[in-house]
Amino acid sequence: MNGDPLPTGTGAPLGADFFQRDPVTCARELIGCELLWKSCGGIIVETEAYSVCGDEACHTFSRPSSRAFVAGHPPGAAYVYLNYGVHWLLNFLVKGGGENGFVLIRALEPTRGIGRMQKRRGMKSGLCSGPGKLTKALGIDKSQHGRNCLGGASLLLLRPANAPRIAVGSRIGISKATHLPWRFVLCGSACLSSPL
DNA sequence: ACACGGATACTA
DNA sequence: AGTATCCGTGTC
Repeated sequence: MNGDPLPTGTGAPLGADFFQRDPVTCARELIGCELLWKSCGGIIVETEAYSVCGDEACHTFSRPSSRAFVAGHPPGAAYVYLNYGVHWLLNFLVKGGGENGFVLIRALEPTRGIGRMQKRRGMKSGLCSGPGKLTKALGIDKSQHGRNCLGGASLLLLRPANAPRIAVGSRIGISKATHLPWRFVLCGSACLSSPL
């Protein structure tokens, strides 16, 4: 259909059960997975965990609408919101395991639909090296908020074939609960939003 | 270094 | 209504 080669070395699709654990485990294990969205996508190289349990940086801490979202949607639902009035940010709902929360997808290494992503971004490189960049590259916006796409035709998450090397650090760009080591990156990736 | 931009949740 | 805050990016 498109001219892009199939990605090599990708494993089985994730199911909803993947997100029925806790946000930190999910954020770590999403590193190395391939995110495909309407025939564009890439390898997830950077994530952050947010927990409804005592995490002041999580939207549920200060937003009733976010708490309602957690109550009203299944695990794996896309939580998409506008940040700084400019950028859509993509999270996945984690629910029904040890702790509820979200995983923020912060960066991808592009693998598929690169030409289309370049056109949406208006540039050739750095297509997905940031949470706002990757949603623009993929064409994700408010219209996807609340949709549970896991297993659907348009959104697919594939496990890595080989265990990736993962590094851990503090979350970026937040003013509260900055000490928590809940940022995960793929070691050696050139596509991070900022170095670890 | 700085401007850009809008949804959400407060105060009244 | 008005104000404060916010998980960023591109260009200055």
